[in-house]
Amino acid sequence: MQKTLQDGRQHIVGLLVEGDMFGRVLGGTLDVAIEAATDAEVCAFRRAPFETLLAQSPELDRLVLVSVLTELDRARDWMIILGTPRIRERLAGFLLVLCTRFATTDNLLRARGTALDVVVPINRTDLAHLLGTRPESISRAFHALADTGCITLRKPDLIGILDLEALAAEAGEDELKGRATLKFLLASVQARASKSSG
Amino acid sequence: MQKTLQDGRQHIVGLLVEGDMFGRVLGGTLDVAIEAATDAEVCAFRRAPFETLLAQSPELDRLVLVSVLTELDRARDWMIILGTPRIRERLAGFLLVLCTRFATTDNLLRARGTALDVVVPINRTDLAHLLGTRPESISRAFHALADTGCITLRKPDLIGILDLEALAAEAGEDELKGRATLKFLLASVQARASKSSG
DNA sequence: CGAGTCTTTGAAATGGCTCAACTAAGGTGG
DNA sequence: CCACCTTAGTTGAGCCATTTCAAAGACTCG
Repeated sequence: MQKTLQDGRQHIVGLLVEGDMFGRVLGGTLDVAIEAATDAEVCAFRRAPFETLLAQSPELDRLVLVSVLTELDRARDWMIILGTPRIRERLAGFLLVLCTRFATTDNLLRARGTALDVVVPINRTDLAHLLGTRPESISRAFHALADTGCITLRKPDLIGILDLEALAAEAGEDELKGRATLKFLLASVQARASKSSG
Repeated sequence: MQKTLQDGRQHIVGLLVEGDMFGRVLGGTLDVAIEAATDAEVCAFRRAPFETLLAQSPELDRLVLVSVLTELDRARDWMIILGTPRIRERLAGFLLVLCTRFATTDNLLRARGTALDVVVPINRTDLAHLLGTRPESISRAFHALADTGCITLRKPDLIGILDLEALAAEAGEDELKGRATLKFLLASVQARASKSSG
């Protein structure tokens, strides 16, 4: 799992998880830096052969296109999150995205009774950059969310999500109401909960 | 020229200009709404035939991929802009993006002596949504920038850019220093200025 | 000219930023 | 095994920017 960041006044513009692709396939290079936030296995392709392969295989080509389209959707989701002036809201949105992205992994998201434990793989400073604020505000926002009872801080980087819907409400319920994300996540949680309890 | 917006608590996530493509080519639909901010000519393709065409023509396929990659880069640029807590900075960044996007058009960006007149094709409320703030703050930010002398408000939706570099500085000079955007824009301005004065 | 919309302005309250100190946790060396 | 040191996270207080609520100008269209 990794994060991409941009130089200058460093600003994180995305997170990558297992199975994600990154890089600029055609014309031009990526002007963001990729940095591993956890241990990671990276599979790299040389540009020229890859582009040849792309030209030969419609399946691969389609795969790449879908991957980029998905990434674009995610970038837009980030924009929604960044759009709010309230830090609590942004953090809540971030946690939701994190859960959704980690839904397919087992080591970073785990059911714990009725709660859902999620690992925050970056520190407060990086998280602050990601959400466009300061580490202090992130810390306060975490504790503010904990005070409302929707999450609990088991460790600084291990968040227990006690009430997913309340968290979604904190993130601005309207935003997520119409999206499949939350439903998917809820279903995923149910599945995990029943799996762990059964 | 158009804007894409997302339902719920409306939030604008991008701007489209002449020649831009939009839509979700493969797998799934676009979950953002597209709305025309100015008169526009739209060229639409039916999904199935277009995908067939895509499969048959590597050139078209490549074009689409590049288009999406470019859109992704733009989305990341937006994220940078949205990342700052200072509204003035966001607005300055927005104006810079606007100029860059309009550099190829003639009706929305025009040289006027040493200045550069740019049309802001959306109202304060939409702009506020785009930059994650309120209309009042947008208005104040405009006038704050005008007070520094880098821009002037000819009309509410017609901004005269008097000092592009100062504006870039307001947008956070470090951010833009390393990017080709500003240089390109400056060159474009020079060309226009000399063309209009000659 | 009037109605409606959009923009601007004002004043008060909130929230986030800044600076600074304090606490907790992990690692190192005696 | 403990003291020390370093890093990361938290907490506090004051200040400033932005939000909020309210209302007054400007512009457009009929």
